[in-house]
Amino acid sequence: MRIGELAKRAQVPPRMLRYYEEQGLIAPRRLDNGYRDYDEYLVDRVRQIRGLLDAGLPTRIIRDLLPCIDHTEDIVVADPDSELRALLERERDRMTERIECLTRNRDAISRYIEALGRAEDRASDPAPKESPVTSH
DNA sequence: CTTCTTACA
DNA sequence: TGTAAGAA
Repeated sequence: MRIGELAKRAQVPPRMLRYYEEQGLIAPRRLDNGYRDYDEYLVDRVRQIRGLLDAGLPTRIIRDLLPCIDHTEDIVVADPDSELRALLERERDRMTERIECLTRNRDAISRYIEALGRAEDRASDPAPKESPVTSH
């Protein structure tokens, strides 16, 4: 797909997709006309990159993190940085908190939707004071 | 009309 | 990151 479609699907401006490429976060192929050609799986990858960026992580760290996104278990770390480790641990914990919050909110919404459903059922059928077949 | 590159705020 | 200009 071309940049426009990916931008719409991944909720990221084309400008940023080109930037990610410049930062070595994604490597789209080129069409004959020079247009960037993105693979389907990049839709999710871009969303994840966005999430990492929104979390405040710099592109260079994200670049090192990408292999983990693809579940590559054997990652080679050049320079074990304890500061980086602390940063990532804090980030991970913040994410966990947000996920828990989102989970609670989602469940609350689910319960409300169910309540809406019941209210709708009650309103749709014309208040059966006494159902014809049941009365005797 | 869509995308590309380059440049600037 | 957003926007602009000129080319394809």
